[in-house]
Amino acid sequence: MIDKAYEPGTVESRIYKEWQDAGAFAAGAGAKPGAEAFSIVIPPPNVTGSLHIGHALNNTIQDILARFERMRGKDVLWQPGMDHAGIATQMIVERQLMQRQEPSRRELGREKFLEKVWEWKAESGGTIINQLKRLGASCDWDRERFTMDEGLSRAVLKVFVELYRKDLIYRAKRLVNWHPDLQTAISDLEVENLEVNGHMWHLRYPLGEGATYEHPVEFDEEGTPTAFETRDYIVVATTRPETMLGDTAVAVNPEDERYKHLIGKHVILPLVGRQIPIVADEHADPTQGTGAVKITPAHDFNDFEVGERHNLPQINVFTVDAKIKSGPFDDFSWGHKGADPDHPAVTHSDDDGISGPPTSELIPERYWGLDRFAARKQIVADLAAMAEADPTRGLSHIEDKKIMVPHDEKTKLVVIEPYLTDQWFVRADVLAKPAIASVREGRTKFVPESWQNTYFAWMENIRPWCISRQLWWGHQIPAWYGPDGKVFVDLTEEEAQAASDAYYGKPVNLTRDEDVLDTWFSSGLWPFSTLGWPDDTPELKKYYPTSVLVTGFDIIFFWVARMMMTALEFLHEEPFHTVYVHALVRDEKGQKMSKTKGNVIDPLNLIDEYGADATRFTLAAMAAQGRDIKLAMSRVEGYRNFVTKLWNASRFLEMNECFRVAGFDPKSVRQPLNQWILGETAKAVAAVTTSIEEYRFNDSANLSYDFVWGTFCDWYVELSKPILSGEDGPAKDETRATAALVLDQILKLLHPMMPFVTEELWTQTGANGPAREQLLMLSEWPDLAGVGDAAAEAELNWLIEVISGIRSVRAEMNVPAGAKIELQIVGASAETRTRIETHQGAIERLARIEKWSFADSVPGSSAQLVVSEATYALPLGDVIDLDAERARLSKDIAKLADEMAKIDKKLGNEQFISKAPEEVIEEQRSRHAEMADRSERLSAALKRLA
RNA sequence: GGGUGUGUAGCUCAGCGGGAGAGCACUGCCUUCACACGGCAGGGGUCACAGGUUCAAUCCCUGUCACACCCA
Repeated sequence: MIDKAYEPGTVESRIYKEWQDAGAFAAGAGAKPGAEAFSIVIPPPNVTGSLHIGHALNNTIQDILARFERMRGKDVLWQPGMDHAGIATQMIVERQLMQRQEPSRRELGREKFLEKVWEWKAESGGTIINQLKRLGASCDWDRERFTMDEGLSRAVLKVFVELYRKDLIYRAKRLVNWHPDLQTAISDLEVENLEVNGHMWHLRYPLGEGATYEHPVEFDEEGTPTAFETRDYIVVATTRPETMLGDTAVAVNPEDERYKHLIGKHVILPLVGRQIPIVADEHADPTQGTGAVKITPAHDFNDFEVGERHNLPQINVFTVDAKIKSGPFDDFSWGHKGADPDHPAVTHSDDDGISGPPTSELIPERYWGLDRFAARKQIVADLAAMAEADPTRGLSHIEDKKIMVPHDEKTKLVVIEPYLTDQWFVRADVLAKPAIASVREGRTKFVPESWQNTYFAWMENIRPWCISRQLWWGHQIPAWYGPDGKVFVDLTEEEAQAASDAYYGKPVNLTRDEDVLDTWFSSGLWPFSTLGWPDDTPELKKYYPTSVLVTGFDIIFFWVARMMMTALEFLHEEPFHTVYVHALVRDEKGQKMSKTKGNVIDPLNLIDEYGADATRFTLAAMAAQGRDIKLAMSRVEGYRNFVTKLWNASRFLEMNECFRVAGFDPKSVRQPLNQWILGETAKAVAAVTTSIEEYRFNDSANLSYDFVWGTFCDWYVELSKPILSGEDGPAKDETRATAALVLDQILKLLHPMMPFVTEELWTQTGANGPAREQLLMLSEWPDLAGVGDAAAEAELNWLIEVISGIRSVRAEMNVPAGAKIELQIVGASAETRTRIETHQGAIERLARIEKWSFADSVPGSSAQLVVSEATYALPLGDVIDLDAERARLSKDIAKLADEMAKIDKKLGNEQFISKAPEEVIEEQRSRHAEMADRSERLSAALKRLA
């Protein structure tokens, strides 16, 4: 017996175990012999992560596809795993060491620390995997991979070494985004520019060589200067006054008349006393501020480029933790090096052969060791003091301004510093070309298509990808340095040593590069490294390229782009045919969910409260393409109710002994009711199949919801009640068998979206009738092509209209819901008479009719309704309110008249008749005819009441 | 500043050239023998605004306004 209530909490864990024990998740489970492969690699969640609603959506969609294709007999692999999240993991473990008052990372040393990280991973890492299981994810868990696994690490080494040998990876001193707390480089994508209330400090830089210029001080209405003053200084504006210590030029626009004659002259850097040139560069915008800008190549990305153009020195004034440098410089770069990416130079201060002024002259000692923000305060104060002493020197004025400041994307608290360091880079622009072509030429498609524009925009302007990180947790870069800094890149230390022995002609001590690779470097290999590459495995043969990548748009840059680039370079084939980009889940108000805002909806809470099926179904129903999802709890509750509805309908069928019959052929049914529901089922199956194939998961959910609740439960089950509770016989047998068969199809249809309750019902309904051969999960996707009957469909649509019509009239006439009334049918055709007789039981029951008859004329005091040719009269005697009835009929007639008038206008339009397609004209004509007919009968009914 | 997208019922959203839809909420009735997490019936919309194309526009085009996101 099916229990009275469905309890997801107990059922879900049991069912999940059954699937696992049956090996139903394994690659190829349930596949037909010689089946086509269908593979998905999971976007690897981070080992430190836990399931948030975005994961829930992402994995629900993947699971729908995996289960759907598995049921269609394909050879399915859903490849799971996690990435090692270099920065996040290292931070967590360091914090843990601190809390436990254990020796710090540096005290432990690299090897011991990494042991600690692995211990942490074993104990606390990967909680998300179990959470995915609670969601019902049908991944092949035996194939779970981790980016730090031996095999995947081998792939990383091979890719690094080969890219290096192809000159697609190089090392160079460049500005990178530097995280001063973590003291590592981070990628452009891990930086978020936030608008903050800042200031523009306007600083006076005195001109050298006794130069002066005329600065406009008064303007006419057109903005043309009318009065000037002679100045022996230039005012530059900056949002970061502390960087002035590293200024190496002032730039003005070459077209700027005010400054043209100063180009090539110099200014004296205040506080420092260095002479720096005035250069002409487009970067200086004459309309912004004074039109003159200070140039600090070592601390600003734009200035870096200006510096390249004018061969300016790059003076780094910060330490790795963003304090002002003290003591002698050891790594400032005087004179630009390595501008030509084809000949990247490793710049070392000791070998660059160009000497600059001694350090002590670069930075006044009073600023040494100051934190960047303290230094800013101090410098501003000193410049202000200078201005007080001499109004033509120092700080001119301060302007409040909203400015964009780079922050670390995770905490949004630390200000990221453009910082000059030696790093490893990938020549992403070269790798991007074939990756762009793949999408342009349609070998990989984005769904929805519009996301390809985002992809192109990014790929076509891609910048060198900084892949080195100053961390310990990750893939250590396979580069070794000789005593003179010569680099040897090889798969192993032995090979590097051999290469260096050959190079130096004698054994030398090599030092390995301490840095590790960006986590995305390894997850960028995911679609093939997880399948065993670089080895030539059977999995790689069978499942590569993968079928579809399911992802949120926020990682198109991070991940999709990188997988495309590496896959094309190393496997010469796109990693996936389709990239399905789903929406971002937001809260009810459309805000991005975040812990700080406290508006996070935890999918695990949803699963606890409403069940995994309701949670998944909600996400599927809301996954309309190209939209954000604003998740409302009321929706989840509604779909929980749907689960209950399905459960209860199944219970009802069981109570009425609707058991499956071996060999029952849906094409053999004779009852119009059964023919009809089978036809409706076939339509629903076809529609749901297409919608999943086209990634329209909201349609899949809504279509099946409508069919199951609105058609099967509301009509089929109700209409079958008179038969099921009637006498035994062929009609009852057929209805029982049909109901059981349709329920089976429903379970299959819903299974990809609601796997647990459907599997449970599959088991429970398996108790009667022929034994189940398979889990629902591994059963065949329904195929009811050719099932259905047009006459039966017309008949049932008629029946539904009659019953609904009577119900409406009853409600509007305020007939008590329980009261049974009489029905007289006037003007019924022979067909209608037959239909009425066939369905009398249903009409009596659903419309609450006590007795009925065919009549020649409508009795007095009747409410009347019209369905096609016949009029249905409900003699309500005293109950009827004649005025109300007249009003009701008049309203219907008026509505029809309105509609007809519109159609008349169309049909009367010659242009419409000559230009509109024939079908459209015909449709309008037939609609008009139907309405006219109906209107006539309603008018007759109204007349009878007069 | 550049780009992308969105403005449809009270709310959340489908639809996107020829009859305005769903879920929730709302109103009325119903303890009808699967289900009150239910049943039946209903109310509610100049489809942001202004032009244009078309026989026909919520849907296509242009502009305006508003909002969101991405990039700088």
